[in-house]
Formats: sequence, C-alpha cells, structure tokens
Amino acid sequence: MNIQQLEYILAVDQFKSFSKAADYCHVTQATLSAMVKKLEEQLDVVIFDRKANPIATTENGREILVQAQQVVAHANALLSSSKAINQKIEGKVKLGIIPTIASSILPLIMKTLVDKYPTLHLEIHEVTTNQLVKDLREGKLDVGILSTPIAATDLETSLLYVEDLRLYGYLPSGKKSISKSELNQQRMFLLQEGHCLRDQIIQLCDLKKNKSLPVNLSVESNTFDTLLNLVDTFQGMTLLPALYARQLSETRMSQLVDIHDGSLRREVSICYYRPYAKWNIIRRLQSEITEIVTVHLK
Amino acid sequence: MNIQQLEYILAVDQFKSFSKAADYCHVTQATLSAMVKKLEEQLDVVIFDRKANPIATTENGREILVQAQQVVAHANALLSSSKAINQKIEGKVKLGIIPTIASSILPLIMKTLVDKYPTLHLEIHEVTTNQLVKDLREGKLDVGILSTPIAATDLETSLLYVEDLRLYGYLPSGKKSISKSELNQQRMFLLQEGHCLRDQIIQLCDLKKNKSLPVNLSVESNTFDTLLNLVDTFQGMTLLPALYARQLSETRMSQLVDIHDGSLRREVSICYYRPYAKWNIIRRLQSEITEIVTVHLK
DNA sequence: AAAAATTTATAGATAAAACTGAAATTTTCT
DNA sequence: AGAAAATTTCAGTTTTATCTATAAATTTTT
Repeated sequence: MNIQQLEYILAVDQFKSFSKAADYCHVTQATLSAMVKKLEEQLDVVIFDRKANPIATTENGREILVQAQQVVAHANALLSSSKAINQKIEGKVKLGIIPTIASSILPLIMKTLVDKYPTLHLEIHEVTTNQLVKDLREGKLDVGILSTPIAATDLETSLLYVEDLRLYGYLPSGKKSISKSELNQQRMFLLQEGHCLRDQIIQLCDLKKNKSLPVNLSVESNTFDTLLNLVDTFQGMTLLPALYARQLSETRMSQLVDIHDGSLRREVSICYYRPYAKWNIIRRLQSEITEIVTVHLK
Repeated sequence: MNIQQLEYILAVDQFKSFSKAADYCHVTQATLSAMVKKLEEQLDVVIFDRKANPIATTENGREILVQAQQVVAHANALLSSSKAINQKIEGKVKLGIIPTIASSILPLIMKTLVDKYPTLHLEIHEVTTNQLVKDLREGKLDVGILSTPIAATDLETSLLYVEDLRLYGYLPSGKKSISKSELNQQRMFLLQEGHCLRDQIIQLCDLKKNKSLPVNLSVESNTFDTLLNLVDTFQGMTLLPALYARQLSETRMSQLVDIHDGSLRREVSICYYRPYAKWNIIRRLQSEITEIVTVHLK
C-alpha cells in the first residue's frame, strides 16, 4: 500500500471512471487500473464494482475510502508543513564573516535582509578565518562567510560569488599597464598577518617580502582605508576586492590599474558545520546574497 | 514521499540512531540512511541533526514528525480496517446451486456454515445451470455452485472439487466388471432433460439413445432416488456422483460397480458474475466448502 | 595521543515496481 | 447484432528500494 494508490482510488471514487481518474492523476488508464487492482489484492478488499454503470464503490470499499481520505489528507498536510517551514524565516542566526568580505558585502545585503525578513534576527560577528572555523565547529556560530578554498574538510562550503582583485596604486614611471608576473617586483602593501586575503595575495603574486619598502618602516594595516593611505604616501600598490573598489572616491578610482594579461580573483563562499538546525535560513541567506552580489558585480 | 519513509523517520526519532532504527525497520542502515536523506531532500527540510550525540530531531523535523505520525497511524488504521472487513462475514447471500450438487453437498456444509457464521444469512436456490447463469447475470443470485466447464465466458469460476461418477446397477450376465467403452451399450437411466449431469454423462459415455429400453416406456427421473428405483426395476445402470453414492444404503452400495479402465469425473465449481459486493463472503464460502468436501471425498 | 570501535554516508549492483503504448477483451448503447 | 466506449492484459522501459561492501567521521578506549 502506498499513498499514490490511495490517491488513485480516491480519484476513481470521485469520477466514477477509471479513465477520468487516470487523466486527473496524470497517469495512463493502464497504470491506474493495475495499481487499483494491486491495492485491492493487497487489502483483499474489492473496492469498486466495475460492472456497475457508472462504476460503483462497494460497501467495503466505502470504508477503505474513508480511511484513505484521512491518510491522503494528512500526507498533504505534511507537504504543506514542509513548504511552510521553508517559507518561515525567523529566529536568531549567528553569522560569522571575515573583515575583508564584511566591509564590502554587509552594506549591500543588510538592508534587503532586514526589510525582507523582519522576524529574522541576524547577529553578525567579524572574525578571522581561523576563528570562524573554530566557532562553527563549536556551535558558537551558525554560518560563516569566508574566502575559499579552505583546508577544513569537515566544513561544508557553497560558493556565493567570485570577485576580481583590482590593482590599486602607482605604476613604475613610464609604464601604462602591468602584467601579472611583474607584480612581485612592486612595492606591495598588504593587510596585517591573520587576514586571509594577505596570504592569498602573497600566493597569487608570488611575493617574498617587501624589499622596496624603506627599511626603517614596517607597517601593516588592518583596514583597506589605512592601506590606501599608505599606498598613496609611498607610491606603492595593493590589491582590492572588486566590491570594495566599487566604492572608492573618484580620485582613487582613477588609480585603479588594469592587469593586461588576465585577472586575479578570490572565491567567497558560505560555510557551515551543522547546517541542520537552521538549514532553510542558511539556504535563504545564500540565495539572497548571491542574487544581490551578482547584480552589483556585473 | 511514501509511508515507508515516514516510518523510517519515526524510528530514527524514537531510537535516536540510524542503525538501531534500521534494525527495527528490518532494513540495512544504508537503506534507511538513503531514504531519510531522500525524504529530507524532497521536503527540503533537514529533520535530524546527525552531528548531535545522540542524534537530535531539529525543530523543523519535529513538526514533520508530528504529521508523519498522523499519516502512519491512519495508514495502519486502514490496514486494520481491511482485515476487519475480511473477518466480518455477515449479511444475506443468495446462493444458487444445481440439484445434483445440492443433494450431496448441502447436508455436508450447511451445519458448519450456519454454526460458524451466525450473522450470515444464506438463501439457497436450487436451479438448473441455465437458470443459474441467467440469475447471476441479472444479479438475482450472488453466487452459484455448478458443474464446470460451462460455456459462459463472462462468468468467473473457481474450482471447488472434482468428484468421481460411480457406476450403479446391474452388469450383463456373466460379467464382473466393465470398461468405459462398453458403457454406451448398456441400458442407462438418466435424469430428466435440463440436468447438466445428464448431458455430461451422455457425452462421457458417448450414448446415443436408450435402445434397450422397452419401447412402451419412456421415463426420465428428476431425482437420483427415482432413478435408482428405475435401475433396480429394469436391471439397468446409471452414474452417481461420488458424494451421493456415499450415502446409499448398504444393499445399494453393493450394486456399485468399478470401471476397470479409469474413472469418470465431474468438476464442481463456485461461480460469480459480480464478485464485487460480497467478495469476502464468497471467498470464505469457497474455502469452507473446499475444505469440508475434500475431507469427505478422500 | 594513537588505536579501536561505533556510527553514518557513499558507490555499485540487483531485483522489484511503476509506468507506458498498443492490443485484446468486455460492456454498453443503438 | 454491431459500433463505440471503457477496462484489462501484455511486453518492454524506466525508476526506485534495497543490499553488500567500503569509506569517512566521530567517539571511546588504551
């Protein structure tokens, strides 16, 4: 016995015809006939009098149909519940996000999320990648947004978007553009130790150390803002995520330099260790963020 | 979604363990895991937090489980109903039966049936095969007992038993036994026109007409009793169904003759045109009759 | 902290089942 | 009696549930 078979007999009872019932159930007559017959055999109860015209429900069949209605009604209620659950976005969600992503996407997404889901309380924590992974594992955070790939295999990640890293700064005199391979010879300013963007850039540009900096100065910034000031002062360069570069002043925008042989990129993903409790909220966050950011990135 | 999947999640919820639930459901853990996962995907609701120890039901899962319980409970109620229906043997059943069968099996079965099913009212009609078929088609009778095969293809028949036809009467002088092929040369007494047993015997024995009867006598009987008296008077022979022959007096029993090269037989079947309304009663009748008669025939 | 034991997930193979389209049968209507 | 409508049967395809074996992860033990 299965729910579908019960739906079939309900339809036959309703339409008093196997073929009409089959249409209604979107299967062929043959299928419906066979399934009704099978159910009758399994229950050992003849539900319909096929020789009556129109087809009649037997006395015993009536009893079965009353029960079938109950089963199907509750099954539909269950399906409705599942839909309702997926629409109900409420409760508290602790979102961890690394600073270099936070600065660019929080302004973009927060208003939409707060307006669209008034019953959702987003608690945002700006933390480093390492801390984020730790907090997710310990259940201190529900979900994280960070740059992938990451080493932790026990965390599940799902890509939100890929953004270019834009080169900002001052080219060596006489140059109009630059190629990837030349980047490691430039005076490159980076964020402090602990920012994963720092490590990514070092890797991407194959940087060893900032040889060209004045030896009496060892400065590393914690924010892009400080970084930009340093770059301007020392006529160096740095790399900025595309979404951050978007909001630069016009003066600074003009200092963005194209790399003529391709581009540098980073992946931004949503990440969770126990997606179970707040699965539907997390999925909703994911789709909202992807949508909003995609619009702003193109 | 199907009922089994719902039973699986109920078990997991109960045992807080996939493997224990799998044992309980008599499937492998792999199967149960896969089915739970599939259900979660279909509903887009994560029901269990597998990283909790022991496994926990999520808040959303709790909602689903409450509904699942309803569905499964009603499905079980339906199955119980079908069993109850099959045990409930009551109401009126109009049983048609041809005379040559009635005389032997009614005494055998009636007491058992009446005692065993006090709420069942059997209304018995003794009718010829032709009338029986007609009445079944018209719904005047619910079920018939007759000798098969019959020509009517629109009636369903189900074999009850096969009984030998016993040869009764007086052998030609000097003979101790007889062979099948000799039967058509004997003075054979038959039931009246209309009894299907008459036609069967004529066919089985390849009888043309009763040449050896005194020309001034044309007699055909309506009952075996009259037939036997005729046979005794005229020193002829006749064929009696085994169940009838069982109840002959000892004197007459001694007049039963063996056919030395095999035996003549007839099939007795139960027959219905619309088994729908009283299906379970008919099936019960069938099994009871088969059982009782089999005991008496061996 | 490594090793062992337990638990859940995954992959590939298989057998059962649902389903379809077409033909055959049955029933109804004229 | 014969045409039309409805249902069942049949052969072949696709889907699905299930199993065994194995892998991955977690917890417990040593």
